[in-house]
Amino acid sequence: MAAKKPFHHGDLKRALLDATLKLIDAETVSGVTIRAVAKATGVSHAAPTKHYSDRRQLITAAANAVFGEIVELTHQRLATSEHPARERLISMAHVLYEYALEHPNRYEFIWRRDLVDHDNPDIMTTMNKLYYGYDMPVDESAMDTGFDSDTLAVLIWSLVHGYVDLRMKGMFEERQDLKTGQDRLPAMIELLREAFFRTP
Amino acid sequence: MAAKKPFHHGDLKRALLDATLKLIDAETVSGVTIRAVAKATGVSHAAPTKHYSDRRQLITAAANAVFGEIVELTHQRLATSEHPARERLISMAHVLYEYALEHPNRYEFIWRRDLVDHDNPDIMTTMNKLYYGYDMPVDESAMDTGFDSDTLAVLIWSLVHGYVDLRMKGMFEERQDLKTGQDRLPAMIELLREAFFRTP
DNA sequence: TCTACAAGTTGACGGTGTCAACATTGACTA
DNA sequence: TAGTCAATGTTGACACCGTCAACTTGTAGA
Repeated sequence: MAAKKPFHHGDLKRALLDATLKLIDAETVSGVTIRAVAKATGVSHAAPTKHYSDRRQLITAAANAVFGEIVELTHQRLATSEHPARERLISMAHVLYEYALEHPNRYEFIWRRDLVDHDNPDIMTTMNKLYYGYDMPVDESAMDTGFDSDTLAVLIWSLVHGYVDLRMKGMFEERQDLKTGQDRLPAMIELLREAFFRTP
Repeated sequence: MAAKKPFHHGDLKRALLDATLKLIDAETVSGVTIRAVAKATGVSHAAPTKHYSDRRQLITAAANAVFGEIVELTHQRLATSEHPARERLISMAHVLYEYALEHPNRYEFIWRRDLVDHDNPDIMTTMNKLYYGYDMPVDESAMDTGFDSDTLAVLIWSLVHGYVDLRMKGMFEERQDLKTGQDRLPAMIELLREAFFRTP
């Protein structure tokens, strides 16, 4: 049984998702065509429509998987003792940064509004898990300056995302004077830490 | 002469560019198809290829126009005396932020690596004009903390871009606790100003 | 065992970017 | 002034794409 080519695949939905992520890694999200995914999975060109109504739904599922990975990494990092809970924001910044550098194509496409439905229920629950690590990130007592902690959270999130985004787009490589210190995020985070957090 | 439909358009290249920008404003960059631009300009479906070899080249030209607008606005703002030169970074942050809010579709597509060739010579010279306003932005004497001024420049640029990008993607609207203070950038910039710049 | 439904296949449709072949025009040259 | 030729525009074709309808195959449950 299940010899060579069973008519039914078994777990085609999952296989399509894997093929999608593989395509994204290999040639960015623009390489993700329904027909290419179908061919990579060894299935007819319209088969994916039985599991994902849309190209957008397929890519949204892939984005959900990526966000899930990031949530997982975040929880792992927050569990270690070397990263005190009162500096959760700092920890999350590093996780995001390292993930983006390691999987640039993935980090890029998950923010694409036209390809990813961020209102999708699955996406929203995954995002909530991520936000949950953000929800009590800055213990008020850990702040020197008395600035609004929500503002500080948005600041750090924006900073990390912005730096990663611009860096992946090569915006900092073209300038002579910025060419040297390639990896600027740690310095920036340290700068913020000294400005807004007590030294332990 | 030049009665109704002269065979030659006159300045088709410019007309195509205008139509492209209009389409971007109206329905995001995904609405920019070569054939749609051609139709909007009243010309045959393949005419644009005589002026822009590629869809990418066409959209790159549009991006160059947008960057040019931003450069212009930046120079205007820096020329006014109410924004002291030693706070150039702050001024640029506001320009970028206001432009992004006013023309969200434009701000979004100019960063799309797959659609815009950032290595294009025109783009690079335009970007250099923008960077030039960045080149001596932070007078060392204006800094309190003695942090590396390049790092500070990258920090502010990243912060603004990241905040605008995430905000346009609706990432801050979904959280109950962040819903109130919609316009957070001024507060963040003020926060940085107080942390890193002398009060005048 | 029969039957209904889920899971794949096939073929078709309109829309897309791009190319080659052709038509028109205007500017330069003789 | 006549002639030519490159730039500019048109037409038609091709492969690829997403999507849908109609069909086939397998399977689970009454």
